[in-house]
Amino acid sequence: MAINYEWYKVFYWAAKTGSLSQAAKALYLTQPSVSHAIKQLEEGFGVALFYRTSKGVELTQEGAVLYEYIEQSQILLSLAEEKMAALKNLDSGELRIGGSDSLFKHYVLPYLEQFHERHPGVKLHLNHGTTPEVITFLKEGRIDLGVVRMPIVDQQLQVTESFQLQDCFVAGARYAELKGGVMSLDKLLQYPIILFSRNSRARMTITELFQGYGYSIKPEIEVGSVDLLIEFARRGLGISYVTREFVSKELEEGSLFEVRLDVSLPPSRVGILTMRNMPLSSAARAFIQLVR
Amino acid sequence: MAINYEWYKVFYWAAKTGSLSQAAKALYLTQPSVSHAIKQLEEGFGVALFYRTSKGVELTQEGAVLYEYIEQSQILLSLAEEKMAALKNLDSGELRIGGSDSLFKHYVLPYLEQFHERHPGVKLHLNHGTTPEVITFLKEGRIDLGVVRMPIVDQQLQVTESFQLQDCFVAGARYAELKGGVMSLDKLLQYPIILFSRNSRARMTITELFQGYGYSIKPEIEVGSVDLLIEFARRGLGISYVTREFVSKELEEGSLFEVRLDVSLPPSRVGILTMRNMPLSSAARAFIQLVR
DNA sequence: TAATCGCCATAGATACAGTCTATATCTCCT
DNA sequence: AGGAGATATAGACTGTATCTATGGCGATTA
Repeated sequence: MAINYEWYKVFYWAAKTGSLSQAAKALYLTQPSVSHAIKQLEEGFGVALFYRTSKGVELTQEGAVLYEYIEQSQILLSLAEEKMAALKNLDSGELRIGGSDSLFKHYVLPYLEQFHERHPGVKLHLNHGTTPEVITFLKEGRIDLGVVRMPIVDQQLQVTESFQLQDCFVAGARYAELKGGVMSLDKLLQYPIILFSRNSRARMTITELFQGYGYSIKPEIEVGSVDLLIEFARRGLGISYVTREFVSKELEEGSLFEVRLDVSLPPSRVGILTMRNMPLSSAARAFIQLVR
Repeated sequence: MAINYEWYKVFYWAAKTGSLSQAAKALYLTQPSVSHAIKQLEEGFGVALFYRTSKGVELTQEGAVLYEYIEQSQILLSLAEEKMAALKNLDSGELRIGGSDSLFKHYVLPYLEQFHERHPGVKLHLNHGTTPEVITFLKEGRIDLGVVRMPIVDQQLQVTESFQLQDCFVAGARYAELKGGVMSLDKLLQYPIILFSRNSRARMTITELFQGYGYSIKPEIEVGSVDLLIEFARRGLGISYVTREFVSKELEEGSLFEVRLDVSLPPSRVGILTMRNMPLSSAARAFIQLVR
């Protein structure tokens, strides 16, 4: 006869309380139901598990042996259930996000702070990488979500567009004469341009824009981080193409100013990437909820 | 939603094999059944446990956490089932017997040897004590069965009568003139008598017998072990009242001979005591079977 | 000694849920 | 494009876990 694991729960409580009636109460069952379950177990093993006395039940030798195992097993199961509840409530668990350092710093960080404050039990993992790397991480299951620039076209990915960013050209005091004015593209090209390195989305966007107008933009300087882009512009090494939101502090304090153009630069959006048709962890779901 | 522990078994196999179909095979179920069980679990926890892919399933973060616990739990359960099978087959377990040393030595031992040979995995515990002590042990659950002299009258006890023993008077070379003769009770009383100590059943039996004939038997010597009863008789200190089966060796070799009486001494039986209405351990049941 | 209370066991009815079969959908591979 | 193999879904069925009602047994109390 096959043994139903549900019976073990009944056995556990019967042994623990020393009474079928008590066990029934603890499990919100009736006493005959418990009695029946125990009987099934005993038939299953072909061994008596309890002595029935007038004041309850008592484990037999064999029952006591079984109890040793079942007790441990039941403890594990209740720990498991606690843990799962904790994961669901976000008292526990982890949130793994992929993205670029600049987006982390300027965009994700405030949300992360808020998230961490609200759910201090959830461990945070940040994996930085380029957009294609982030997509790979996602597909390999190494992160729960990615934060990257739009547009992304990938059948396997679910994209949640989010914050809008506006790239622009900025310069420092060295080019103060340009402040307030509006430039044409060909005029701009006469100044030294500082761009982010070749394989970034922003770089591709601006290159295509100039090509669309028949020009070719070639940077004087190429850098690999947004911080350098800003620093070089401040020091007057050229005009940087940078996300306006990332230099809001410098624009405010006046150490940089925007160089406006007579054409409109396309805004870009930040998107949250997740795997399409794959369930999100509670933590990831809560984080996306928070961002929206 | 309440969680059915049976689902954990399904979860375990699904996670272990990485496939609902495989799990179904292992559990002799159909794939939809497994699919359903997993779904129940997921709804119960409010959390996805698996990613479904075209080549099977894979644990989610939360599923992996659950698996840590469930795996341990399932291992314990399978160990439990193994252990119970071992107990039933008598590859394991213990047999606790209560009784007097003399009965152990002369009567139980050969059966125990046989039992041990047949079931070497079963541990043997012998608890010696007087008949009332043995009964107490039994009622306290400290032994599985008792081996004592009959008759026993106790509503709570189940008595299986077994071997028959015959008590008799024996003497050694010092009283060689009595060999072959038949004595009357009053004649016997003129010789020094050696009896087992006051609180034994044999002692009570013989005292009552003499009283029934209007005599009073008073021992010259009282001893506390059967071995001494034999030894004293051999050395000619008197005539011992002893169980014939316990001195079969001495009677054969001639170091003792039986002093026959003109009245018949009642035979006594050895009985196996167990608790009435209480289940026997497999080991105890097997032992009683062996003795019968 | 009778009565009562608190256990567990048993019997029989019922309803739910775990299973099954059949089918749909999706992905991957040829 | 089509087939193989995976999971999901729908709907019917059956088995069994559960309930109510009752009985028996033993201990405790009056």
